[in-house]
Amino acid sequence: MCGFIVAKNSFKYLAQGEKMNNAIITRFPPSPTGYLHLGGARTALFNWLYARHTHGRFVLRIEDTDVERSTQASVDAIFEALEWLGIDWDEGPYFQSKRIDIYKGYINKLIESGHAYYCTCSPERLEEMRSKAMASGGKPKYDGTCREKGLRPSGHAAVRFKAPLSGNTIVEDRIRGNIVFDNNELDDFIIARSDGMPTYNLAVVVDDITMNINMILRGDDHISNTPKQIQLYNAFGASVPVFGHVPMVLGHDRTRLSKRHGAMSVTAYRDMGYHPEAMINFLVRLGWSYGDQEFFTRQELVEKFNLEHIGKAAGVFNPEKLLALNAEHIRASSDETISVHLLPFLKQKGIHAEKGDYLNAVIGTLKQRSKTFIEMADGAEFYFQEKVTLDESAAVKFLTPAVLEPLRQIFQALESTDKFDQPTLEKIFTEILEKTGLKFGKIAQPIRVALTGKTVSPGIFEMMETLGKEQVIGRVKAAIDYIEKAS
RNA sequence: GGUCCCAUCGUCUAGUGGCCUAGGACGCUGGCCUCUCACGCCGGAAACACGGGUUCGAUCCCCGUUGGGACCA
Repeated sequence: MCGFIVAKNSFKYLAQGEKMNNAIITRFPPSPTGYLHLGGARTALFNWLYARHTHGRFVLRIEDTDVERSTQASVDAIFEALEWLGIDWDEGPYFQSKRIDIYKGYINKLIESGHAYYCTCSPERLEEMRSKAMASGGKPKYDGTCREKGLRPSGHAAVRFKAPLSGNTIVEDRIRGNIVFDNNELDDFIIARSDGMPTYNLAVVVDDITMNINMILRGDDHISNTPKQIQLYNAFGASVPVFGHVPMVLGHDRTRLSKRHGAMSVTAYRDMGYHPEAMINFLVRLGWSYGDQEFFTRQELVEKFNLEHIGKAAGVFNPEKLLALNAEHIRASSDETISVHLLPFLKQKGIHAEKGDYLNAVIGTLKQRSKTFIEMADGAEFYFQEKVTLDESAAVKFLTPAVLEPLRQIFQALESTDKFDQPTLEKIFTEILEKTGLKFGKIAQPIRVALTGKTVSPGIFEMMETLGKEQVIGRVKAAIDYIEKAS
């Protein structure tokens, strides 16, 4: 009985699925004119998360029709950034430059159906018209000279969209509600230049129609393009996708993010030792919220992301918060995961470490105190040196004759123990301290300097256990020799 | 200039008419813990842009002002 009902329901669901009416299809359409910056990455992330959240599809499309500014290097940089962030796509990448014929076909459809017309107005005349309109306080829009002429195609004619002259075009925005545009404000915009190349709005709409995109999340700098695009959808008889315009990411001075705000490219943060999980957590929380929760894993983001909690106000990029979040993600990651990210930075420092128990133990002692992987690599350096590089002032301050005797006793005790784990080591130290009447505080820094060469490091005992007996007694001996030689 | 969007601590934000003496996070700051540095814990300063309405009651709804932003030139 029960099984029957379930079967019936799943059948119903499948039937809808076959028509593809209920699968959300989102997209990310970057222009390859530079690296992927933080704002773009966030847009990509929102679309990716929404697709994953709804078990829909995510399409990648490269908008490279601007041949002057598009480069292969930028395309590669975008792929690299997306890969680092863990944003994968189900379809594409499509390249607009390879779809020109498709756009031309759709332009012809509009001409044939009477929704577009050829226009031979000269740029000079248009410019004159524009400045005249501006001077008299009017709107600089096309006056419709060629609208009803029924011009035939010719070598130098542009194509204009025959836009509705009255009424409203309403953008039903999932984030902002309805935005109403008076069709009077819009004009017969160009959809094909005189050389036959499609314009931005035409290409985007044709792509989104042919790729079955039904959900468009993009920056709110696109709001004013939207009514034009909706009119195109209507002219093509295509169903209009759901729009959601997300607020922009601003620099500290509340202006559009640019070079002078510091590092903006996503991969720059990778190179500065940031954790991709922290990056996506940060980017998503900039403009989206889930109550008071600040920390999210990728999995949680996929589960919890929704459109309801996307804010409307533009947000300022706050590098300090990203740093704090990075530290938190490092702390929350497994030693194995961290090792994958840390290895390149160790290599950069000339340290030839490899994955395994030793590296994991090293990371274990460092992850509470590292805000970035670079910091961690710096902090890990002493673990991989055969001989400690003594920091001059540290040595002078802490490796003094006063600690020579205690160090000798410690050396002997360490040499004669077989077990080298933290509890054993602590016990050894307690006994020596009791015997000598020394406070641990007096001997801790000298030991630290002996083991690492520096005054800042992980805890004494965890370091000792990680380094192992041989390394530890070697380093303590070296410190004793140093003091003897200096005095 | 026109059109459109936006407005809670310095920053990211919670809040959808009474639960607000406005909550959390970063940052700042006082303290605790402590072998250094961190982590952690306890505490503090810090905001509803302004003016009108609507309502018994507005951070929350409406209008305007101001201020920011985007797009079109």
